[in-house]
Amino acid sequence: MDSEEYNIEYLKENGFTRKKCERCGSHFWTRDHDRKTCGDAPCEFYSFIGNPIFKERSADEIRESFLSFFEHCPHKHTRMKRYPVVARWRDDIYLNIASIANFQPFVTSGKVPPPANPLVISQPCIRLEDLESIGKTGRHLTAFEMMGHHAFNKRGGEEIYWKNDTVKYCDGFLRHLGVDMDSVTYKEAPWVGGGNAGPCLEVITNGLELATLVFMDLELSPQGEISINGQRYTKMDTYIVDTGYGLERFVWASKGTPTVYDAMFPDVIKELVNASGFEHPLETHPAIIIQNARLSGAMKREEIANKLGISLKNLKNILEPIETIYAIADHTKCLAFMLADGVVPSNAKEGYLARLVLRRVFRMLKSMGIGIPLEDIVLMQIETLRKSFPELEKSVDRIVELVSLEHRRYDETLLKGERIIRQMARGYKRKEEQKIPLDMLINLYDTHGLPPEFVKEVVSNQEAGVDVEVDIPENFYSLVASMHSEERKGEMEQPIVEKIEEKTKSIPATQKLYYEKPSAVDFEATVLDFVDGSVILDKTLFFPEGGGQPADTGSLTLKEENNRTLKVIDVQEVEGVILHKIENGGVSKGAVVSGHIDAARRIAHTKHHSATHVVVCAAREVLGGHIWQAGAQKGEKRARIDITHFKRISDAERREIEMLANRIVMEDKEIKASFEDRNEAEQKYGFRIYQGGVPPGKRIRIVRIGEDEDVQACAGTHCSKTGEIGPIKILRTERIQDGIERIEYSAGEAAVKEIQLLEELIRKSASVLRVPVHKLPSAVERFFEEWKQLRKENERLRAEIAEQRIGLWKEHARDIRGVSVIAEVLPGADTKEMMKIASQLSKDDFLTILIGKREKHASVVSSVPVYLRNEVNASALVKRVCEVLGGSGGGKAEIAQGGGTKIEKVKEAMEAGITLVDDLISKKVQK
RNA sequence: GGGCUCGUAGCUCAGUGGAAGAGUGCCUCCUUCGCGAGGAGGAAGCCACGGGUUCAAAUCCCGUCGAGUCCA
Repeated sequence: MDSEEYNIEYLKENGFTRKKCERCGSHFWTRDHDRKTCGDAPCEFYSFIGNPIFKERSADEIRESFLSFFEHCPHKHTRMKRYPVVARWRDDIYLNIASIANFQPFVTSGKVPPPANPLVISQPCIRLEDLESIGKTGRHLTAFEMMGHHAFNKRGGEEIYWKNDTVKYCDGFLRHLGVDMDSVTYKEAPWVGGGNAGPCLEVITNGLELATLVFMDLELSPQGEISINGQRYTKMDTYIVDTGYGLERFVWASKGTPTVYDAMFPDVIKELVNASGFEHPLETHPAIIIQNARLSGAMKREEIANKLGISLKNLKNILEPIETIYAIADHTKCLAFMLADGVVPSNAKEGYLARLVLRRVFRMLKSMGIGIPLEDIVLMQIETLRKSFPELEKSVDRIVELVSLEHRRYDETLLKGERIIRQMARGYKRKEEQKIPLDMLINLYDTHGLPPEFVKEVVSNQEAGVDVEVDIPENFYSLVASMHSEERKGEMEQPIVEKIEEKTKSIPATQKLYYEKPSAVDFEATVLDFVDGSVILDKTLFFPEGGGQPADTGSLTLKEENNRTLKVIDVQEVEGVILHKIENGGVSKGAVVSGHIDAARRIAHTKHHSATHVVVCAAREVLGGHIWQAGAQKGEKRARIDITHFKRISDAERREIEMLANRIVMEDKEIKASFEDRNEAEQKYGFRIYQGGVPPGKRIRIVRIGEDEDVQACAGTHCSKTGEIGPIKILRTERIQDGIERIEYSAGEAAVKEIQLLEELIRKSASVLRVPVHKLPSAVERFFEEWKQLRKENERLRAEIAEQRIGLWKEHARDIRGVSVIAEVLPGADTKEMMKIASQLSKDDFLTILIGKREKHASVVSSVPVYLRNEVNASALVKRVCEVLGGSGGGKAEIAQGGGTKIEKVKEAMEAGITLVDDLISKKVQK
């Protein structure tokens, strides 16, 4: 990146000089003429530990001084409320990872104006990339607050402010806190993230990076002229001040504690230390802890141990317990935010991330012998956060339920896992293998969720009675991850809408009559263009596919061409231009068409769409505030909606949702749809409006039911009152994934038809059984019981008959060279029955060949008495017989079975069998 | 969104194409003053469901339903 980018007046005018770091070679700006390094770890130690940089402040104090500093500075930033930690408005990330993420992609790209400009915010963020190193490094957090002030500038427009003021404010804020300004360095470091990039200054003092000042003005572009890290970028139409001040870092710097955790969570850590029975090493080994903390940013653990003159093992023993406690303290704060903001633990998407963190903490609590329930620790975190984030308290009940439910599930998984591991270990012991192979460990983790540490614990447990070794490679979890990333290779798909987009760019947006006249079915319009089999009109009633609502169908009639009619089979919207795909034929520009939409289809879609909003509303009422739409599909006959929920929906809950939904219908509430300013709508209604995804654009269509019982951003067609929906019938609920339930329902006439269908099924069933409808359940149960009884009785009788027939067959025995052979055809007999007879007869020293002859198939059973087992193989004998029957067979040497389809050859087959027996026995006689 | 695993007696699970099994629990009897324990016998299965392949499927293939788990 060009050094000219960092040619900032403020720095030059305030006694800064640009230097090159002796250790890492990066360029930095400093007031200190003697400074030789950039000041960042690892080029410098954490010199602030035990030696705070400025007056001690709490997190609340730091946050407030930051927000008010920028509120009252010359540019008068607007203070914004925090956004959720779940990035519902984005489809590329699950969690909110930075304050700028709130404004991506529409604000940063310039498509939507910022909610305020400039603005200041303290945004709780979650990053789980460094999960493994949390607690160990002393500075990594999964949940942190990024304080940021942002200015959104547009090229050619009025500039709010850019680099100069950004640096000036940063310098001013640090001075305001009381930082020794000679110790501050601004390090040049190009920034890249989320498809954007730009020059950046890292703000560092005493080895600690406190803030990053990003000047975002580049975006990813294959033909871009600027290259960073092998990717090509080009200048954007906007240029944005994106700053990130680490709230926790400031608190830490103000306290000078060994780790950021000690600064942020002193009370929680104290509780955990007490419960674990350990002592905080700051009490037992203060010198080692402080030295280690100072060096940890700059050196590896081996080097530190070396420098402190103790063994690595010793150092680890001192540090590891407290590191685990640090991690628990961090993770529980992360969970407090995730769960309060509505994440439902699950096995997919953001829910999986919540479960990942939950299970880590369960493991850590267990390993430390801490008996405090996890939900209590999360509640402790909420207690300290409630002053600044009162909204967290609303979720306390649900969090307690969720966490204890997750705990129970995890215990079950482990209990089940223990059995699996023991069985497997016994298997290896039997095979006299010394070790459980790595691929088995990976399999246990991947398939059953059993971490290798747990496998080791179970296997090494004396009680298990096994002594197989378990070797866990250091990079185990990355091995698992890389295994999965390989699976993903090759699945690249590039949609080819770009070509159409290119052509539609010059065409004005289609006027959307379906919003203006929701109940109209006929319209007149002029053809603007005809592209790839699609007609583009100046205005249309045809609703394009979107938001889970299918496109309208219908026809376009050309009056000027003898009423030639084009059938519209699909409708899509590309950047405001609506494309009517027609079945065949073409149309010329300027032609006037009269359009007609399939009214019944549209009405059914409209009812189902409004019903969807009603059902979500009812589900949220019944199941709780964490209910979030995770997908939806509307049709003519039925619709479905996927919602986030942590349990299966019970029958009672399903009925309650259905009743409530129908009540909303009967109350005949108004459904209002109107375009509103996006930022205003977000502030007024919250992010709850983005149930069905995030629409682009400055103005978004908001659909509200009644007194705002339900408010959603939605582009679909809707009834004007809930009464128009008609009855809503829930058909079924299904579990799509853990944590996501699907509800299927019908609305309007479709619902009545579904009810009739169900009724018909019940009536028919009842009439088959000749019972009144209300006795159906008991009748079915009785019939099923009787059927089972009779089946058993039948089996028993067959066995009895077989038993009795044995005597009869014995009389039919023929003698082949001294061997008693029973070769009989039994009409109608089944294999099972014949097996019983054969096995009994062979015990009495008879050789049997039985053929059961049925309509289209003959089955063969043969048994050989023990004394003949060396001469005659029942399996071979059956094979020979079945060969003739056009089939095959097999089994054990003493008794075997088979069959064939050529029933006319039964006699022939039997003779073949007898001949074979004769042959085999004669050989014996010759011996 | 993608991958892997599982569904067999009330429960925990064996069973890799050839007669549905074990342990535990349950019932009856014996032993005991009674309990625990022991002995003998017995009942208990739509092998999740629907298709397919095969002479033959709990077992192999496809689909559905249900459960678990990992990754993005």
